[in-house]
Amino acid sequence: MGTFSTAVPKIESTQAKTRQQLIAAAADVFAEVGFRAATVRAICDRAGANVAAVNYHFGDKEKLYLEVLRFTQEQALEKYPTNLGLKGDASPELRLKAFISSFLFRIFDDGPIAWHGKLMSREMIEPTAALDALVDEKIRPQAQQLSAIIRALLGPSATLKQARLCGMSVVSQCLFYHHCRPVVSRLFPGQKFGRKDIEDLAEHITGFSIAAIKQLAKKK
Amino acid sequence: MGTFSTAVPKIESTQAKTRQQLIAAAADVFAEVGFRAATVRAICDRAGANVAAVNYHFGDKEKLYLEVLRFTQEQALEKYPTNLGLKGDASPELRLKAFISSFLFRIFDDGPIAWHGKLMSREMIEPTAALDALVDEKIRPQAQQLSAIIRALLGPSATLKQARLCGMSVVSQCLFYHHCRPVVSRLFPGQKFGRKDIEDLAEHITGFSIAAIKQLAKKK
DNA sequence: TGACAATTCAAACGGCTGTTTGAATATGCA
DNA sequence: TGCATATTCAAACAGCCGTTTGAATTGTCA
Repeated sequence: MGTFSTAVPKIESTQAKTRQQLIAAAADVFAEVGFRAATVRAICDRAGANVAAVNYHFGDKEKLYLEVLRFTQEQALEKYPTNLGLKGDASPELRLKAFISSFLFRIFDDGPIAWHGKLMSREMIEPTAALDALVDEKIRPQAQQLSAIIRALLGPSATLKQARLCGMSVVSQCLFYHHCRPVVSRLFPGQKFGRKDIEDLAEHITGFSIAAIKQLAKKK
Repeated sequence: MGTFSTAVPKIESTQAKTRQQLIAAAADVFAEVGFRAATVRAICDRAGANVAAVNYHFGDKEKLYLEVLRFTQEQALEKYPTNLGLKGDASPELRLKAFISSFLFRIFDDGPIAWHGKLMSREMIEPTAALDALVDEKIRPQAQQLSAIIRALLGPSATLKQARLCGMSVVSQCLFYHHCRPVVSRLFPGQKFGRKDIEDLAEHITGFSIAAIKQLAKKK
């Protein structure tokens, strides 16, 4: 049915409403309990739809999951573009601080944006075919951006391998609080993850990393 | 029938044999597919035991899982103690190097020792009730050990919060290569994880961290 | 409006799950 | 050896899972 050619927007009012609600609800549930533990009944309940809705609109549970991954990736890229919104001629120190801050905020964002991070964490444990595309399209550009910042800090005599290692040291510190949150929360019950706490974290990670990198630059 | 028992020592062979085989098989299966996806039938099959064996010997699937976590953690700590056979009066720098090296070796060990790392990764994504006990019994002591090393490096004027943040910066760098291995492998296909590579990694993380910590110590 | 397609719905279907049961068997001790 | 205990076993139970079904409802366009 080639229905949506009738000029006026108004489409998708009832067209794909259930579809959209299913994706949103599924992203929520998948991020919360994982693909396997998520039940289509829970998803449909949260979406206010019938149990059969998932199979009718997506075929099966796994196809819905792929659709959710695409959706959350788009959302995350839209709110936190790889650009970071910083002038290109800023100092490497400032650019590193911006990179770390936006990385943390993206990971700890509330709502739909955070879903993608959680889904990615699960991809780490049990990678699917989707991970290959995700690395090439989204992660590698960020890695190269970070590598450029760090080479600027290390100076011209630094090796590529050294820059790569330092880059991973930076990213690892950001990801840690996200990946290991269950342990961190139990180890230090006082640790929260509000806006101020994340700014403190960004401050520490930036200071820690710049101190280390500059020290390494001297020794070379 | 029990025909082959009449002659030889036969020690406590039948005593806790099934129990032990169940733990070994369960560690295998849990590490492979996770707690939720692991079925007691698969575990019992691999252990050569009856389906009811898990409930008879451990009460239920979750108690078996906790036992497996404890077992694998003990194995890992036994093979790679946090001090790596270091004298108590060694310098903080050497003790940090030992801590980081043993942490990495423990995580990247082949065979049964590596089970624990995989299980812990899954615990992070989907914590079970077992995590509370594990943090208190095994992880917190290690965290305090690391904190002591770092306070020795930071000097007496450092705050507890600062030491805690630095400790997490150290641990995060070690865990990163394990947690994000699927991404690291795709990003840098040349990166392997043999013995030499891990020693290089330990070298970098130790140098990076000590440089950062000493710089922070100066500023305070 | 009336006919036709798209969508929703309650109900049910197999299948797999962890767990229980009660009988059968093996073990340990007098 | 004989008996009490500990362990194993096949079978079944109850419940949840993803998915299917066919009828009821809604929306669309001539």
